[in-house]
Amino acid sequence: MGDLRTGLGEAVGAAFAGAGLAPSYGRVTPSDRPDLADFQCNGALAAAKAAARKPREIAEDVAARLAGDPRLAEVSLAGPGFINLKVSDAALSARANEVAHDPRRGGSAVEHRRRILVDYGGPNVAKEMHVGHLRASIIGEAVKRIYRFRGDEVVGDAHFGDWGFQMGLLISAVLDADPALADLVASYETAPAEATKAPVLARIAETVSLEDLDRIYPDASARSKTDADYRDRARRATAELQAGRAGYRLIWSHFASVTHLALERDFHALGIDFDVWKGESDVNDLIEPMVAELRQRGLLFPDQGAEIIRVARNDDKRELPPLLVVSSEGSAMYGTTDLATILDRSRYFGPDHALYVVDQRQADHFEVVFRAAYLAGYAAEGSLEHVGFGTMNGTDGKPFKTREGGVLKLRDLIEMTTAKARERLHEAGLGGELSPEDFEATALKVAVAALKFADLSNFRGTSYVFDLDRFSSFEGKTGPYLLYQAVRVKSLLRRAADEGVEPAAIEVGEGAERDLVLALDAFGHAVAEAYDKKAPHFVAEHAYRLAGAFSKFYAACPILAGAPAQRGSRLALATATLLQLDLALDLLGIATPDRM
RNA sequence: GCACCCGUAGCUCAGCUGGAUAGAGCGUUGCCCUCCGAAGGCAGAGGUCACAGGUUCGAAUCCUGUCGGGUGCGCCA
Repeated sequence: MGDLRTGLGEAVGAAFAGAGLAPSYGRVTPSDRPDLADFQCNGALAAAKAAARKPREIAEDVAARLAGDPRLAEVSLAGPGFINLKVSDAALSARANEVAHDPRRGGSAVEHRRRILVDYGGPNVAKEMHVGHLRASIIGEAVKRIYRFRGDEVVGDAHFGDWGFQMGLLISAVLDADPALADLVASYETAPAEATKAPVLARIAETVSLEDLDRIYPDASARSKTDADYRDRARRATAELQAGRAGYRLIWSHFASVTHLALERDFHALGIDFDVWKGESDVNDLIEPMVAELRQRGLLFPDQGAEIIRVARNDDKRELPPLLVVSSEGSAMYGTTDLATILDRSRYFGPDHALYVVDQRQADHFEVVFRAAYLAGYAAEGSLEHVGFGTMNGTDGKPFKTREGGVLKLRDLIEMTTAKARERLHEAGLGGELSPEDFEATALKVAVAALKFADLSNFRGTSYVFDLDRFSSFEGKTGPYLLYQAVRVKSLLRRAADEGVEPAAIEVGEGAERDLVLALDAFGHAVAEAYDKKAPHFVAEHAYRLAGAFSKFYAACPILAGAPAQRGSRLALATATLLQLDLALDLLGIATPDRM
């Protein structure tokens, strides 16, 4: 069972082979001229050059060999050698019924299942998430779901930023502000035991909440930029934490866990769920032996007081810097952590391929890290891939900054969008029959759909303008429009059940029905494209086209109000559409409500 | 300076392993709710695909150059 596009492509390929030409010329695409055909093949034009024959002649030869195909109602030639294919209603109906009964809704699976690691999100302890995190999370989640749907074994890792300089800053700030805690820490470190440990944990749990961290970190960060002495103390605290100072580890564990739990809850509300929350701290203990091993194997070179891995190659067009593994102060760098993370993953998961869904601006950094990993033998050549995305810019065209103040916090963004969703639901008179809780849940679903679809309908690699008006628009090519279409079908199905209308075998006839089935048929290809290119916008585009085709069908073909003979077929077609639309949206991380 | 990415309708974006009349949404003009949810449907206006060369029967798509914009280029992550 496969889609028409692929099946016809194979048939046309065979026809080319029969004509003594490469089957690859048989590639079939949806027609550019829907008035003339459903599908087309341009292979005769390309083949003409290689075979030194006239394109029209080749097309005629190929078309003649397709004459007996029962799926085709018509094979015609146009222009210099386009082969136009019109699918029979019977074949479309058969395909529609296949999709309707397929648990995968017509989506294809990969031939060879692989183990894939997706690294995305990248939230940090104590640092509030901002719009940049949103993009990484949205795209990463969609990529993860698409890969999993295609059959791969996928692990999504949040790559939790729980180990950097900010931890030293926080520890210093908290101990400065709370001498009583500092005393408890000192007692614990003097005599480590449950009896001295418990008071530290109790005190910190009582005095430092997540809200406190959100307040403390920006203050501490700002102070470290003007107060050199403070900065140095924070650096020492960072180093001591990493070296294993017991009291600091205790405080750190509180910071990490309180942040982790809150983040996990926030992410979940957005339909983003990580399989593992591996943090930078998890590889801390790997770093020292790793560095020793690299040194011993002669991969590490001393350079300007630091130790580096050289990754430049002779055929490089650009000059890549080396990977800085040990700084001149003797500490590990972020590239070191990344390298250790690759090593760690090779041990606990052994991925065939790893995808790093991270801002495009880090492309060079990842190239360096990946090469170092290949050199060290921590990953197979080519098995690490940076899936970069563009920045989300403000209306002034400048990217939102990641570290300085004044950025739009993710929380605020979601609240703004949800407020807009509530407002629009009220305006449209929707959701009136919902309980306050259900209404609120629906408003959040509408907001999430708006944000995610706005992001995912663009190709990930390009930057786009974050425009609140556009985000909160609920018309046209938007997430809420797609939800609306899905909800409209759900409503229709409920009504059908009430009226006792039963689905039947699908039999297409009218143009709008044909177009809807052709839209359904395109799902497999869209998912495959999204998979190959790590580009969810192919799925987003498909969902939008499917919804549009349904909307036209809905306007043109009465379902429950139609002739009795057509009701069952159209109801089944509507059901199949809903199932595929729901699945496509689910692959994008968008959940549809039952009512709105 | 070097490298990478981008420049498509008034705006925001698809399309780019070359192929028939370059597509959407927003905005805009005009229709359509006494039939299933009008966040909808139908019809229209709007584009020298930055510019200039080149390859090709054929270029938004490939190559070169120019201009414009963005990003990156070892001790922050």
